[in-house]
Amino acid sequence: MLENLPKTYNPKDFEERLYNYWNDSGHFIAHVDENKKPYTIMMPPPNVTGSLHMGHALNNTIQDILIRWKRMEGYSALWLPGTDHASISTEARVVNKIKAEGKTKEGLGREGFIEEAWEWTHKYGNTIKNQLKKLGVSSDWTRDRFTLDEGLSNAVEEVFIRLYEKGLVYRGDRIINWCPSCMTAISDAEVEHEDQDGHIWHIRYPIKDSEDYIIIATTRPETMLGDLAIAVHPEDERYKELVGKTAILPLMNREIPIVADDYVEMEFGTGAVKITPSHDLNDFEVGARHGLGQCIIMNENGTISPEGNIYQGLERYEARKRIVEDLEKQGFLVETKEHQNAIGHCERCSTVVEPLISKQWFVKMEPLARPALEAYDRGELNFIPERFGKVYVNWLENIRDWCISRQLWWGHRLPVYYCDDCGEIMVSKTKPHNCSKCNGVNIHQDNDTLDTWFSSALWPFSTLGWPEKTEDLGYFFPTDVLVTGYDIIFFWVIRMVFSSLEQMGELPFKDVFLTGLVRDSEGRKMSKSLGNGIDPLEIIEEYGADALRFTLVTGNTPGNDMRFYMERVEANRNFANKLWNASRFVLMNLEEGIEKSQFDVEKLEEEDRWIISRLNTVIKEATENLDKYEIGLAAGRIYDFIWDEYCDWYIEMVKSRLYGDDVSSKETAEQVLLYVLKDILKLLHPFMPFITEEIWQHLPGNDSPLILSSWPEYKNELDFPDSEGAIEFIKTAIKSIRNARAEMNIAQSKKSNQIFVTDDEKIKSIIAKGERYFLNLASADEIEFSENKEGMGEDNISVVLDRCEVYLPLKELIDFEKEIDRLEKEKEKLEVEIKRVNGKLSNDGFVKKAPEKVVLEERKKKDKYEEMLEKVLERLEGLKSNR
RNA sequence: GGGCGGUUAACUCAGCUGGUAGAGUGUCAUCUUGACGUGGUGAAAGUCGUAGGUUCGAGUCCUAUACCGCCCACCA
Repeated sequence: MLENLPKTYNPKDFEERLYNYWNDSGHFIAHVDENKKPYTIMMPPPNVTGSLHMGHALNNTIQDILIRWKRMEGYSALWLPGTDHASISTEARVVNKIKAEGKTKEGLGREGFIEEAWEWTHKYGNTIKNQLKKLGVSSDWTRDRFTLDEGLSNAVEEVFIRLYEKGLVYRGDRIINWCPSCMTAISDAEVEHEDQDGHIWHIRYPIKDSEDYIIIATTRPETMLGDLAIAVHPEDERYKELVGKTAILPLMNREIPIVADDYVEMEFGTGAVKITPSHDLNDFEVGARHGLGQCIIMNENGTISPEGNIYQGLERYEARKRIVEDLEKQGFLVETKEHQNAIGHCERCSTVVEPLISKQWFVKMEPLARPALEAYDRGELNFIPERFGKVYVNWLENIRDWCISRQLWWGHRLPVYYCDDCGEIMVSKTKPHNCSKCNGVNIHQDNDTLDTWFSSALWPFSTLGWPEKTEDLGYFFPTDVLVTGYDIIFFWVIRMVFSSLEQMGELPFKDVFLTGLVRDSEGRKMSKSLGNGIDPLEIIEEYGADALRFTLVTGNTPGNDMRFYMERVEANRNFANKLWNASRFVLMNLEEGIEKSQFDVEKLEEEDRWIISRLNTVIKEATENLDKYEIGLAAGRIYDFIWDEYCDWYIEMVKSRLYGDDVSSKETAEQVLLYVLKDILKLLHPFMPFITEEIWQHLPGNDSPLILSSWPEYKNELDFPDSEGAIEFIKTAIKSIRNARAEMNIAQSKKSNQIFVTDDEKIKSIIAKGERYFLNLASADEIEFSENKEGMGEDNISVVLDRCEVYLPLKELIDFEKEIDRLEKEKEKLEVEIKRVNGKLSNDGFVKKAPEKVVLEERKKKDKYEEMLEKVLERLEGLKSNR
């Protein structure tokens, strides 16, 4: 009955079954329960049409570990999942899809297109959710949300209107980043700067009614078509006389003023700058200061507008080429230099972004950023790792207004209406019947949609029903921790913080856990274009979700990028296999019937107390590390305990009792094996949920049908320091004996007597009680004791231990030259240690200033090493004189 | 131009508040012992980037510096 685990660990046999069981039985559903403390995590919503990549796998594994752990600790733990409509990216996909069918956006019209987009969303929207389930995420699917849900859309409109009414959302003509490919405005955060080799051109602008001229420098010569001035620094002696005069714009023959403005850097270029107010942020500001007006020379698709005269219709780079040629032909080009420059690209499609003036909607950032900075300064917001706090502060301190309108159709349409008669702007959730100003009835809604991040910014509370005062909102908000990649601090983290402070009056979360990037084995970013991405699902298919999860959270540190190695997945799969087989071993040896894990403390033997005491420590350390978000360290502690202490030592030590005749001892061993195994499974469960649950369900006498029920507790009364000391001594002795035998090439099967020479009663008793350990684990035939080493002879191997020496009579097998070499090595090691300890102890400063405890320890070490060295030397002497 | 991270065993990385350097993988040797060869046992392998400093004591703190990488930034 008990031995019913299959012989080999095969995760495919049970992962899916267990997930469905958990999910169907409602264990992931969080309940508002005033008797419990809430613990809340909002899942960063992946793109609704996306599919799972390693980044998702990493941060969802971390969230799952935290939420499972807290659930086991007794919290009412909510992990709310959902997806994001991802306006710009989804729209682009849908456009491609209909294009393949020979259709266009314009052809379909707004409503038709949105219908297509919903269809697409419904078709692909479940893909990533199903993939997350394979990973084992224990999120509450009954609370699944989508950013375009009715409720969330309502929250978006509510926030927009509130901000508008407070004057924090406004409409204006400003320089924005325009993507000529996506054909929409994008925010500063969506522009990626990349240094590129380019040119800087020096161009001569003639001065009107004069032979004189002024030379300017530019990296974007095509924008000269829109030049409305030349600016120089007011203090620049070179140009003082020219200020106030008029220059003639080459190619266009437009008269433009020469103005003085201290924005100009005298040292850069020629010290004279062409001013194109409609196509450059700085120029826009200079233009405003000098009343220059606007001249837009580029269309939305990146071609030259009618304002560009004979260059009209040319693509922007073609125009640049033609303009430079023409300038050269007409003698205006002074020189062309190589120049490196940071060029802005669209984060979505990598097209070079064009700064241009446009009428857009903005969020006024300064009043929102201030509270966000103050909250951080008060220490209410923690970043893990801390260093990302600086990134947060730096961004907020230099923030500019946020352009939130997008010329897209897929998303939240602005709740803004215009009166066609008087132009009045009305902001409202529903279309007004009459103009609030002129009472006219010709009213139309703004065509733009909002930046996707405007809705994601509300995620921590919009998902809980805000602006309604729901029970969920009252109980689960604010959330506890946000787990996400450091690459979206600007896009998302900061925007959630200020949105929540503004709307809810408090932070959306206390802690922000930032993960690094998962890179390929050569350290490259995984990307579609490189084709170096590793599909988490393939890993799960081959090695199981548990191995993948463990790989992602061990061996690296929060916020650092990691390389993904198949070898590590394999190693972790092997670990799972190890646990699987250890569990099989336990089950095979359990006798049926009684409740086995309740041991009687009085009946515990040395190794039982040792493993229980060690388990106690591991529980404490693992919990402490989880508390500090040191997930990798916690996992490492548990791994080491399972493999090194439970499997390699405890199980081996206990075997003789299981196969022996002492029924009581056997029963205690079984109880402890099971007791420790159960806690091991619980400790490991958040990390490896599937295998632990599967094994759990095969164990007898469980207090709960599911392992998710409780987290092991540290128990003071189960600390046994004396037993730990005794077993540590035994382990060291066994290792030393094994080592000596292996160095002498003595087969494990070749047994010998082991004669322990010691006059230390305590050590003697430890060894005597541990006889069976030496018989089973150190190839001893029989152990004997001797008060002194008289009569030991020089034909034995001798292993020197602390306060003890062991002789292994293996006469005919010993190569004494080899034994001398081995002891020489031993001697050198000891001498190095003694030298080090002596160095410390003879240092006056150390003895006086170091803590007493440390000094005492060093003294003990000194005595120990000296004693051991003495024995080694005696042996060496004896061996050498005998040869 | 600012800011940040990395530099520790052949490879990939841990090493939290300073007190004799650890793991996984790989390598070598060995073992069909009644859970596991996806295993057991043992071994070899590190001047902790460099130079200073603080300290009785530094991989760990401070200051420089080199190399690699990342982020931010309106010098046209």
